[in-house]
Amino acid sequence: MKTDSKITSDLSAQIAKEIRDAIVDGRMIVDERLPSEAELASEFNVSRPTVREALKRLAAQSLIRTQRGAFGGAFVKRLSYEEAYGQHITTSTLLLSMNAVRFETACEARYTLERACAPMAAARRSPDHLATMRAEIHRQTQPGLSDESFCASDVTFHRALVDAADNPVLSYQLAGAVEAMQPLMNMITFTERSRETIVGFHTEIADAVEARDAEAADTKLEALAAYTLTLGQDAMEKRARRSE
Amino acid sequence: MKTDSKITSDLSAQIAKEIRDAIVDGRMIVDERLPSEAELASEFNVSRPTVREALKRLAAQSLIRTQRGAFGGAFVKRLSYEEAYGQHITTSTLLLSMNAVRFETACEARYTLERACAPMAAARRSPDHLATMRAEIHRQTQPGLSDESFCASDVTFHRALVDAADNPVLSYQLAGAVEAMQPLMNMITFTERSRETIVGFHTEIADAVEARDAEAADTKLEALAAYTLTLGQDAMEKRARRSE
DNA sequence: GCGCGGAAAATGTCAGACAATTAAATGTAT
DNA sequence: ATACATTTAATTGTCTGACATTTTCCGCGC
Repeated sequence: MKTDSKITSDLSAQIAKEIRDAIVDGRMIVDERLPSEAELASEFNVSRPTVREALKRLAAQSLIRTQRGAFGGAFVKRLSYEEAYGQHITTSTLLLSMNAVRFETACEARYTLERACAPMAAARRSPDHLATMRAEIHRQTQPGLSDESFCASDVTFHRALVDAADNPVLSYQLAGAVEAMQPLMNMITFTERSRETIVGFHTEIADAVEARDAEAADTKLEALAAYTLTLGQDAMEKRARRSE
Repeated sequence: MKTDSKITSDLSAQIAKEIRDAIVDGRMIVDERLPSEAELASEFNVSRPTVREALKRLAAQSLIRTQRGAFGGAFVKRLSYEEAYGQHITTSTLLLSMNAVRFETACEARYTLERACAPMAAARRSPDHLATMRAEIHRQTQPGLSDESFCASDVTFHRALVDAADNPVLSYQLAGAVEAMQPLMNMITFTERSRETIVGFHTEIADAVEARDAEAADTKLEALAAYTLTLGQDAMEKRARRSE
């Protein structure tokens, strides 16, 4: 008997849910092999295509990986930081772009979290992270740089700052906040003057981190946050005026 | 011609990627209808089951929703905060449980981020959030409460604190950090004494937030973080000794 | 004008087949 | 006996065609 929760259809979703639950609450462990598609099909009393749809759902969430051939099959996959980053960033970006989130809200969230990392980054920064930050600052001074490239470099700079805090869980959580801002930032038209100002802030932040000066790092980040906010508000205002 | 990137197979993954890209970078907008499965099949030169596998992948990421019947089909879905929360929490939980993240690392990340919210929560808290916090504190004093329920209540308390900052983006980002800690927290056995201490901290935090005292809220959270850390370390030590 | 029923379009599901891939088992030559 | 080549079996990947189900629309009769 199998009078499951959901009254109506979408068998593949139900099957995916059952397997997902088994993985999430530890009844299946990493690298454990799932039954073959044929076995799952008879186990759940559905056809193989339906089972496959369920497995693809799980694969899309990086919960399983599949291997062809004899002794192949579907295996519970160890979720790597890289993949988790990727999913988190995709979700965050979509969330912001699809829900008309105000620039101020996103900006506040991002800098609030980033400032929380600054003291730890100042305390623990490695030469490597510092070098990345300096390299990105240098790139940001190149004259021919497109707005998109400038923003990408900006993201890399801030990622390096967060990574300098040397806590992978923190890096993962902040990846979404920092990266998801990029599309919003791209909407701001950077004048030569504002780029110069931003690079100035970046330099001050890097200096503070290099000097292991937690307080200065926080102060400079706060200043950058305030400046970014004014930039964004100006851009929004101009856009609003144009579209009237 | 279609000599796409990936040399080898998994057509459904390629197709899913193409559609996902179209959605993520705005070539398809919310509520826009995708071609029917049959049309997609002929467009990509694959069979309908393959197209369906691709669509299920996208559905698993909440990128599309499907509707049966005439004029039904697959539509680009507006990613809601609730669904984004859910995905974020699932991913975060798995990331921690599958990668042997040290308790200290997760704990540090969580409280670092949460403390960043405290000042904002103190400034903006609504009576509603305050009431939730008080209610959970009360629940935590109930004698018969199981460890799991205590932890769940703990999560709800902290979520209310974060939500009090009144920034949905911030709430979303922190959902992962706070909720994903629960399984780790469940591993700590709470004695009656430590529950009492935790409830004490919670009360102090709620008091500080009620008084709109940002500094006190931060201080109390810091103290709770330190206490949680020692609890966790004790538990880990005991476990290590037992398994020797 | 209003309800009712069928047509049409779409997804959901199934069954069976074949192709492709991979590791183990088997066979063969040195 | 060992190393190498070949077969074999298991499993996923893909295709074809069919039927079931759901939903909207349109026309028909009243």
